[in-house]
Amino acid sequence: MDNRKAIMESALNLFYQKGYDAVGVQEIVDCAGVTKPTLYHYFGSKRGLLETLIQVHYEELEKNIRRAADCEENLPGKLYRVARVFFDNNSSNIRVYMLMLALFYSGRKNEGFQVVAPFVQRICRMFIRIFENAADELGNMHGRQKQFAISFIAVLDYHLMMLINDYGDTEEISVPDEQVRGVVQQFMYGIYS
Amino acid sequence: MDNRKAIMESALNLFYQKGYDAVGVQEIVDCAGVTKPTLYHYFGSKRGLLETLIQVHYEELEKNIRRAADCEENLPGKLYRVARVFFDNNSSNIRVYMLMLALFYSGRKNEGFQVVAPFVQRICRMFIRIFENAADELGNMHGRQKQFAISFIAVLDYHLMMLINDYGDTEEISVPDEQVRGVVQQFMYGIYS
DNA sequence: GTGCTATTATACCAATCGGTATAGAGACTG
DNA sequence: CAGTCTCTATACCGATTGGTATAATAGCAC
Repeated sequence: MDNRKAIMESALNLFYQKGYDAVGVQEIVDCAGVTKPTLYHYFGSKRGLLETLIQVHYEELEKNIRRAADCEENLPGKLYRVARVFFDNNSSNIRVYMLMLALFYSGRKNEGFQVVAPFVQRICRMFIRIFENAADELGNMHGRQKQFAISFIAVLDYHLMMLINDYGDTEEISVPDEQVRGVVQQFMYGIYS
Repeated sequence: MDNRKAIMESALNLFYQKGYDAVGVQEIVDCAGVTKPTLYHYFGSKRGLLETLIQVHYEELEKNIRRAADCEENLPGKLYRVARVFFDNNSSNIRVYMLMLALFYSGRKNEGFQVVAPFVQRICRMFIRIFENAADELGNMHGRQKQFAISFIAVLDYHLMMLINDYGDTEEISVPDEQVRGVVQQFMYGIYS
């Protein structure tokens, strides 16, 4: 029980700091204070470990995003709520999200990419739906819902990246409300152009 | 002479598709039709190969960006010129740029990150200077030049990423003028908020 | 021809890669 | 007590990792 968590925690730290491919299984178990068979007992393979890692954290993220998007506010308000969750969830679990991003960029034929891609697509689809549901506010989007979604995610991602660069590696990251509202506001101005 | 280029071409393709750490030296030389000592003769190490790869392509990118930014137009015009170069250069050499991005996300302790980070910072500094030089247009930026620069790069990067996802893996990517103008326009609206 | 330099292949290195066969230890059930 | 199940350590696997020592090849100057 405890060993399982220890392995996941070690793996997350190492993957986040060095990248999935640069970390060996041996290094993970050493860092967790266990041995290899323990890892393979719980996760079956290195890939299985990564899948579990992503899945567990992703489900929490998805749940929170859905809850935030399911409200009666207008689009800016909805985006603010979603962004708020996004930053909150990812400032506590920011390593997982940055790992997802890193793997998503790591190349189509990379094992990590293949693990992470479906989750990234699910996130993207959630955001697309938000814009589709705001059709009465945005008017005819000319099929640009997807572009809006990706742009919005881009803005969120880069603000996270910026925060990580500003803050240290281990420090807790917290994003003030004004900043989140600023992000949404800036994005909305862009859309209405 | 020709072998050198063959190695660089193979390495670029493999790094781009699988990621730096997931590609072995043996795989690179096999793909290039040479043997390992040839690679180590020209580049000294796997890291040296990556450094050469990035540096060669980066210098062309930097030269083009500087040339585009050195004009008498107003900020939106200047940003358009820069974005245009950015997309042009990176749609032909898009694999290099995406490789840089991937490595930049790959974690601080990753070898690839350490190689690429200084180049990314130089790009960032160039963009910051563009916004600083537009102080008379933007008024008091309250020290947000860096934020503007990063946001703008973010927008460019994500449009590239989106293009890569839409287009195939090997297809030529070309970005129409309207789209580039749209990107700049959307960004400018955001800034004036 | 002789020497020098640049380039390249054969064959090898210790170390590490992801993964596993075997068996022991502990807890729970009968 | 025996039987069973979960979990974990020792020790090992073939394959691959980044990198190299040695020597052969070629081109070129003299």
